Amino acid sequence: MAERVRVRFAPSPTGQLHIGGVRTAIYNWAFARRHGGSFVLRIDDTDAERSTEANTQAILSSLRWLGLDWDEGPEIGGLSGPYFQTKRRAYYDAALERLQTSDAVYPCFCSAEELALRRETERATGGFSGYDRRCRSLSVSEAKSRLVSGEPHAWRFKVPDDRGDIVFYDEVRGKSVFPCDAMDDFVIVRSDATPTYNFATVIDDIEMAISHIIRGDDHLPNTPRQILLFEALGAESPSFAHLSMILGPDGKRLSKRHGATSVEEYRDSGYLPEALLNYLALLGWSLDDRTTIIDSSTLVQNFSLERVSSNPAVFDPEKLEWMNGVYIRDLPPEDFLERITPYIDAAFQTDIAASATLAPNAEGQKERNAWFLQLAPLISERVKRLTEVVPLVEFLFVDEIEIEEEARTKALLKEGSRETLFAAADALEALEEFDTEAVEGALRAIPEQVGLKPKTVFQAIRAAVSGKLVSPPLFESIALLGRERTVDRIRRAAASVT
RNA sequence: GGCCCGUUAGUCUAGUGGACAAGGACGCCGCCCUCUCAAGGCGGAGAUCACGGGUUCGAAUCCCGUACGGGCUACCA
Repeated sequence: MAERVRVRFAPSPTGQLHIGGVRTAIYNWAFARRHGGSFVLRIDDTDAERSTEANTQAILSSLRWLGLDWDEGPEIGGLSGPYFQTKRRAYYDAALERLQTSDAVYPCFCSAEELALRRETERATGGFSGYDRRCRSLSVSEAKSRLVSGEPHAWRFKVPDDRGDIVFYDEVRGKSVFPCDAMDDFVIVRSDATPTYNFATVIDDIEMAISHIIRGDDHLPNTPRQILLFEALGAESPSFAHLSMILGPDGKRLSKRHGATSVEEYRDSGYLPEALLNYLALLGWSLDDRTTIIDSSTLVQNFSLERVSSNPAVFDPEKLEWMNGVYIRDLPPEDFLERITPYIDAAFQTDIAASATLAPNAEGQKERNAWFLQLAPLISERVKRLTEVVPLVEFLFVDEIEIEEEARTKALLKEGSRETLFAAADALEALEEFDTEAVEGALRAIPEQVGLKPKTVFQAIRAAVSGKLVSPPLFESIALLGRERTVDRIRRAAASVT
C-alpha cells in the first residue's frame, strides 16, 4: 500500500470515552505517528437520540489529557471536514443518489413494527436470516408511485446475488471470508432520511481518504457490508484491523457494572495519563517478551498491527494501579507536587498554586515550596494513585488533627505511652535545631529511656502527631510539621491518655 | 437459531515447526531491610500450551472436529 497512511478514530458521543475506545484511539494514533500519517478524529453522532455536546467535549478533553493529538478533527479543522457526521449530510444525500441511479438500492416501505414482528416469529420458528427482501421485488412503477405519494420508506442496499464470498485480509486476524448470501439487504438510509452507521462511515472513510480502519471487533460483521458499499460507490476498500474486545473479570465485555470505565473516572481517581496509556497500549499489543514500562515515544517508534493480539483481554485494575505507582515514583519532585496540587486543594480547600507554593519566584513562599519539595519523594513512593496523597499529608494541612480510633487503641493506649509522649515532647522542646537529624537524634533516645521497643515508641508518637497508624517517615514528618505544632500535638495526646 | 471471532498459569503477554519438560509482568506466598505504610532486594508456588484426532522425524506453533467463552444478528454505533 503505497498511499499515505490516514487513520481515524470515530467515537460516538453517546457516552464518555471508555477504556475500550481509548485503546482503539491509542492504536490508531500510534499507527499514524509510526508511519508519519494522519490521525483524524471524527465524531460519529448520527444517533441523534443519545448523542450530546457534553459527551463530545468529554471525549475531546480525555484524548487531550492522554496526549493523543489529532491532525484533523473538531476544534482544529482540516481539509476533509466537517468532522461531525451530522454536518456531512450533503455527502450522504449525494451518495444515496448515486446508488439510486446505479440501481444499487431500493426503497423499503416495511415499518419498523412490522419488521420486528416478522423477525420475532421467524426467529421463534428457528429460521431467521435477515430481511426477507419483500420490497426488493416491488415493481418499479409501484415503488415509484408509493414514493411519490409520500409513503414513509427507508432505503436498503441490494446485496448482489452473484457476488460470491467477500474476502479481505484483516491486519490482525489474517484472511477473513464472509459468504455473501448470508447477508441480508441492510438499511442504509432511515425513513427520516438520515444515514445509518454503515452508510455514513463508508462515505466518510472514502471522502477522508482513510487508508486503514482500526476498530473494535464488534464491527467485524459490519465489514463485509461496508466492503459492498465501497464497491458500489466505486471506491477501493481501505485495510482493516479488528481489535479484540476488552473484557471484565467475568469474561463479559467491559462495562459500567465492572466499575470505572471512563477516562475521566481514572483521571479523577488519581491516575497518570502516561500510566493509563502504557497499560492500555499493552493490553493487546506487546513490544517484545519482557517490556512492560513503555513511554509514548517508544510506543510510537515500535507500534505495529502485526504484534496486536487477536484474543480478548481481561482488564486488570490491579496491574494498572501498580503501573501507576511506577510512574508516580518516577516523577521528579517538582512534577509530583504539581500533579498532586489539585487533589490537595480540593481536599483541604487550599489554593496552593495561587499561594505560589510552586512558583519559585514568589518570595515568602519559597520556603514553603522547598519544605513541600522535601516531602515529595517520601510521599510519592508510598502511593499508587494521586488521591492517596491526601490522607498521607492531612496532618500537615489541618490545624487540629483527629486521632483515628485504630490509632488510639493500637498505638496510644499502650502501656507506657504516656511517659513516652511526655519524654518525646520534652526532648523535642529542648532541641536547638529542629531538622530531621536533630529530631531523629532526640527521638532515638526515647525507647531506651522509657524501656520500650522502638516500634512501640514511634508508633505512639506517630499517632499523636498524625492521628494515624500510617504516615510518611516520622522524623521527616515532624521536622516538616515544626516544633510548635508537634510538641503541642504530643502533649495533647499525652493528656488524653490516662 | 444463523453468521463470525477467540482459547499459553488467577490476569496481561512472549512464542510464527526443532534452542520450550514454555520466558517476562501483575497478583499471591516467604525471607531481608525497617519507626508505620510503602518502595527496594532475594527466593518461591502457580501452565497436562481448552479437549480429541490428524499432518510431520519433530507441534504451544499447521489442518479438522468438539467444548467453552465472546461478538453480531436494529431504520445503535
